[in-house]
Amino acid sequence: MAKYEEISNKVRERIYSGEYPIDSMIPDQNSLARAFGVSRMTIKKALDILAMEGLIYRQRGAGTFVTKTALRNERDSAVDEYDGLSTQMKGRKLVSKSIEFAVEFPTPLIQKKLMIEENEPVYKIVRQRSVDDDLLILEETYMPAKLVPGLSRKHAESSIYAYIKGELGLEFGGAFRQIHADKPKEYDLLYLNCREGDPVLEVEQVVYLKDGRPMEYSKSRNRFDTRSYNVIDIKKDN
Amino acid sequence: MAKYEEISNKVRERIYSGEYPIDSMIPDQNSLARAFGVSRMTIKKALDILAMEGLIYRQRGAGTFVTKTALRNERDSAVDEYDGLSTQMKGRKLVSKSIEFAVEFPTPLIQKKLMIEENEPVYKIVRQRSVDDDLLILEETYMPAKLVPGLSRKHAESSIYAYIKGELGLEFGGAFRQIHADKPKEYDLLYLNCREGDPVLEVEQVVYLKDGRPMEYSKSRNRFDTRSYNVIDIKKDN
DNA sequence: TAGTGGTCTAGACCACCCC
DNA sequence: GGGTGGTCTAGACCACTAA
Repeated sequence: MAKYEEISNKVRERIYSGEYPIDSMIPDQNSLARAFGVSRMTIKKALDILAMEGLIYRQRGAGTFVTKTALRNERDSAVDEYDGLSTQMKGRKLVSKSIEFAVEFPTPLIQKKLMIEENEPVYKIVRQRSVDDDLLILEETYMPAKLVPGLSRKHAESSIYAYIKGELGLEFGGAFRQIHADKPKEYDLLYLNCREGDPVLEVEQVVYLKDGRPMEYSKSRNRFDTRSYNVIDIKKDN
Repeated sequence: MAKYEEISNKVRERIYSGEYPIDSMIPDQNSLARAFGVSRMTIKKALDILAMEGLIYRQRGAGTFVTKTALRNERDSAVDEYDGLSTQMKGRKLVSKSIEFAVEFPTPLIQKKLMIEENEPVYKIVRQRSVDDDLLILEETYMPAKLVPGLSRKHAESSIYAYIKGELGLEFGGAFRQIHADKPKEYDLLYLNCREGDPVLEVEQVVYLKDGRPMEYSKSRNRFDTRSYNVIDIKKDN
């Protein structure tokens, strides 16, 4: 582990432990550099991480301060959907029931989202997923077959992402999501166990690999009364 | 402007212009350092920015490459709600009609969200907002009176954020949001002009100042068929 | 004016990829 | 083995804040 990461962890610990209390000024960068026996640039880099996390803020000419920790507790709620539900719901009971598993040619919409031609086959995976036996999610996923060779119904029932990261060694770069509210469709009544007139929360996303190739287009539908989508937004400049 | 910002802008321009094509390797850091007449650390910092934007990715030992530009076009859709609707909708016709403007003591929920005591008054602002005469938004906002002295109905009808940043000189640090789908309430039928049974997309958020003090708690309700919420998520490590 | 954080340098060493 | 990106240093200058 790099020095700046170690220092970053230690300082974060000091904030959590109360050694650097809320609203207080922490030691200046030169003092920290001497104390940790590193150069000031390394201290700066360590503090950059904590600033990105919203734990500290800095004022040129004044000092470095611990924020009112506002964004701290909420950090745990952060969602990285490209890690897959299996990772997110660690420690909880996740069951995925595969409703459809097929290979087909992409519709124009899918072609556009996945940036592929009409003759490149895609997997179509429809799953009903449940968390702790009650939270229901209906998920429709498309992946280019070329990118994810050897995918099977078995992976769909456990964790597709574990297969992609573990077996294929692919790395994710990010995702673009749109969250909408929608009226329930026939499928929702059936698989989400919701009533006529209940709204549905839909998360539509394209997940990209590190090099920018789209790897997944999916729509995830949730009962309005069981799930919300959380976003943490930390301003960069100023 | 710092050197690394200038270089970052120039390299970004080269990518957009096609001088550094999609999927290609760009010159190595030493070459760039010589070409720009700066040290390699400065080049590194410039490239860090572009990597955060999803324009390039780097492989230790191999080189720096332009991504398949996947995340590029979508960047414009990024939403920074703490800049306020007025800033977001620049160039479009935004009208805010103030339905309620009051000062009151906070409910337990508001106390918790804004991290204040029950005896600290808050502004309550309810507004019906429209964009280009058709997109309707119903917004309920609470702000600690202490933090935003002198707020008036006039600000609520134009831009509260312009007042806070411009007049008061406060700086935002970030926000925490939850997006839900909901059934329409009586208010929605009236002010969003939606029909019975139409779902509503609600964005609930707490906006924080740079030092972590909560500055706003608000709920923004939108017709399901006119608005979605967009999130761009770029992975940091790997 | 003294002290703070932001930037920048010239050089060094290392881990890693590809030939 | 040669080239790549990641880290780190010791010191310097600057912009800004606060007393």
